[in-house]
Amino acid sequence: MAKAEAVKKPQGKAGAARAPVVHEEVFERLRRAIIAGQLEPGRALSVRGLATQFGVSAMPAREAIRRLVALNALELTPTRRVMVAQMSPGKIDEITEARIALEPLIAARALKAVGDDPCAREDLVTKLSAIDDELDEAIVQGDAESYSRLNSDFHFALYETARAPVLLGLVESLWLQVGPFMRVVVGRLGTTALVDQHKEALEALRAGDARKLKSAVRLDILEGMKNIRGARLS
Amino acid sequence: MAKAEAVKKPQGKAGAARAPVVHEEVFERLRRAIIAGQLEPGRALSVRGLATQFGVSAMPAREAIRRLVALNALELTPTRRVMVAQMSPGKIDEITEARIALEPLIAARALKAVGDDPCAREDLVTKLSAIDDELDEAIVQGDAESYSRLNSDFHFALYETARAPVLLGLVESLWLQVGPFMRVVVGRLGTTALVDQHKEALEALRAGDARKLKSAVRLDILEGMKNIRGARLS
DNA sequence: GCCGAAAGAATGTGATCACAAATACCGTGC
DNA sequence: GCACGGTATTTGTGATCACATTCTTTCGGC
Repeated sequence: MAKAEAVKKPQGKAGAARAPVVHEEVFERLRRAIIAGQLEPGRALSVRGLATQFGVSAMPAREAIRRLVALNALELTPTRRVMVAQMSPGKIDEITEARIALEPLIAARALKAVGDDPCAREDLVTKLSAIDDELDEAIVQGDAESYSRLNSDFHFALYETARAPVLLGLVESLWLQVGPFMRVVVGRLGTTALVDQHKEALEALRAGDARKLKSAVRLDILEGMKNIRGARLS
Repeated sequence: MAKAEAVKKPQGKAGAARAPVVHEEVFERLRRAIIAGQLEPGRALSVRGLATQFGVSAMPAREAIRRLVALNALELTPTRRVMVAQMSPGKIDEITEARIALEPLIAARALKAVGDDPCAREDLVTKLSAIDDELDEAIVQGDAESYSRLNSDFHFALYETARAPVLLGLVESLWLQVGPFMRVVVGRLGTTALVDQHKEALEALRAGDARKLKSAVRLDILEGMKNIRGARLS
């Protein structure tokens, strides 16, 4: 049983607030893996399995799992075993409805957050464009895994600039539920069939047009979720 | 230090699906307490404190706290201590925006869920009316605690009939964040100053008018959140 | 050959201990 | 009187053990 090499560094990366406690490290890595679609729906997880996989003891794995269950990213079987959440037609409808209700809002907030400062807006557009270029590259390469990761990177790079932690938390919970399916769908349909509204969103950002931005986000969601709905659900 | 008297009984109380494991019991009681506003914002919680208070060991308390932190109901200080989430003007705006985006949706889904069956609709109206009557009683009595509890009971009795677990989870997360403040505000303003749109919502339900129902929910949220915004934030 | 029961492994959950960090408390010094 | 410093307590976190339940595998019977 690996002893986990307790990372002690005071962590000078972000602000300064939090040291990377083990169970948060596990949670974050697992969270990213789920949003990026690296874990297929229905995939069974176990406390001890995760613990050995991450080289930690059972406790941090338990806490990470508990958090992800609370966020509806993981599901409990009637016997309390844990798996990556399954999808259902009803859930697709709900998630689509919720995403369309929330993501345009947070996108508009992001625009407003950088609206005062033209320099900040330029920075945001530059960052998003870079991600979108990589995204296009992943599409022509047919790299489904990179596509899933970059697509979420694009959206959350936009959403995070809104500095709206409550809304962001809700949206993250939704992405944690669609992530595994997006990945499965992309794997089946291939990347070439994918269309997104990222170019339109970028244009709206440059123009400072909130209405157009919200519309682009809305369409992007509708198209993405339509693919999920169209795919056969295991 | 109470030794927790390990409850061993196989527990055949509820339906049949899930045995009420200790940590879920703790979570549920804590969750209800927060939504009902029984814990004031900023109130410090500790693993061992909760454990002794509920007569259990530290482990179930830890898991319950972890879940509520994931739902943004509890907050972590920079030193990883736990408290009931604080409010801020920005958070009020976010929560208001999210509630208005989501709760009318789930209310309309509830109406649609009972729409086919006039008998079911009647049952729902009857149940909600009963709660609302108690609510009115609590208002004239000036019973702030009962008011908070019954107000959340009213909304969630409506929302739960929508059978939309994803949306419900999002809304619950939001209520977990407003609960403590609603209670504080009611305690300051008194119950007599309160206005809600429950009567209008019931009328819309009876008439099967989704548009009117959504409008009533929207107004109810706006009025409630306006009170919170108006109150001084400690 | 297939179904079912029994044995073995794996898993979730609760309890408890150890340790470091943070907080609270208290007394001393100025 | 008040600020400072040191001690004692509280607290979060990780680790490990015990136990009941569940899943898996295997073997025997028909």
